[in-house]
Amino acid sequence: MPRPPSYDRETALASAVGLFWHKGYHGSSMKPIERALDMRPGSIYATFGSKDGLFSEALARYAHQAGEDLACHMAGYNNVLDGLQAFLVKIARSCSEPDSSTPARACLIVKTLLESSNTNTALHQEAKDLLTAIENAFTELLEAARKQGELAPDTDCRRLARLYQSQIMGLRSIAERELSRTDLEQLGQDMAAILEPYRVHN
Amino acid sequence: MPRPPSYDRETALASAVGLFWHKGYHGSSMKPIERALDMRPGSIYATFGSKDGLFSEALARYAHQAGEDLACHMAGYNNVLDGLQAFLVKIARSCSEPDSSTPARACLIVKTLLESSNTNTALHQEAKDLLTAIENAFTELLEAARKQGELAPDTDCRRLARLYQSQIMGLRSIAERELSRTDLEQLGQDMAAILEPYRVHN
DNA sequence: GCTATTTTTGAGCGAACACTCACGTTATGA
DNA sequence: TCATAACGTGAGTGTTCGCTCAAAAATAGC
Repeated sequence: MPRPPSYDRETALASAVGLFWHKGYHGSSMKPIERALDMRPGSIYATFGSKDGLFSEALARYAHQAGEDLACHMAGYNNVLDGLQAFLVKIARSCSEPDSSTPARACLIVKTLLESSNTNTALHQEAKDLLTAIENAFTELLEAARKQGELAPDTDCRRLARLYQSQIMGLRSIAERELSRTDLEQLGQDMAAILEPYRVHN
Repeated sequence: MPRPPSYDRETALASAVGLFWHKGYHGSSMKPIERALDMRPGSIYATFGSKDGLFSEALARYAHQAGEDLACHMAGYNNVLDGLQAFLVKIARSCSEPDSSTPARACLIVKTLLESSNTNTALHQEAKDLLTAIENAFTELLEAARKQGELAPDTDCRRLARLYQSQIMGLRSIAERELSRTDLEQLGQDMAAILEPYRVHN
């Protein structure tokens, strides 16, 4: 008997991700949010509770998507290290110039981590947790690589995962300097080469 | 015959750096700024023009200090690569837990770069310019290293400088995850090791 | 068509924002 | 000592912030 909602929650969240990624947390006020989601304040607050609630869900959605992108990419590689190296180069390419599906070069989680530190504890904690989950994903990938003999048996996979994660963070952050496509791709290759000394050659 | 200012411009700027570094641009409203500088709005606007003007000068001051810190550190090393490697480890230590002189782990310029992109063109440009200047400083150091035979004659020093700069950006950004002192120091060492393959051994 | 239930709407809320300015204060040169 | 000119002050400006809620609109069962 009730009236069904006219908007799609997932569609709205996807639009929110786009806006927040482009403009950041403080840079996105409710007025542009209303426009991006095509929802009036009442509906937004009934659905997401608050601006923070909306941002939190958008951030989680972004991270989930990033995880799927990684899994999708790695599915194309038998060799884990090859896949991780190619992933860096792919990132370098994708963030060399942003488009509608990639509204900013830097990672939204990192942008949030830096913007919310010492100002918004809950958001900062969420960003930290999401990055920890991503570190875990890299760690598991590297442990699989170790078991397959791509890495030395005594390799500290978590430690290497952190080194790898900080490469992505650095790459996508420095991309905000708007370097040329060539410079960024070279940097991606140089970062990929960092993994080379860890590799066990048969 | 006029009345001399009662506050010290440099002292005020140093306080502004501390606040902006800790809380970021949007996280620092005029009320806390007044408290940090111990100045009333009229004096602040007479001296710095606007919040953006104050931030801009604070950012420049921060970058200048960073340049001096680098020069001071490198003065203790005859070997450039040794110095650059030690610099990474030193950064890892210094940003493992912030204090009053280091109110945030991440770099203020990077925080500004990410926070101002697509929202504040002037600030974004300033952050970009300052990072370019720092890249230039690293490039010059590496070119000196090449001339002294620490690096191969065909080394692309600017490219290596960008790789190095992105290490610092990644290290200080990931530090906002509040990893343990040990984890951060290990990461600093792993990043330092990246320079090793570029080194020419005599 | 009518009723019950839910959703959508947008004018408008108090608070916080960056910022101004008329006025009181203070040091200096005469 | 007094006149002068710059400085310091903080109440107050208009604007924008995140957010609310009473009323209008819309669906589904009867």
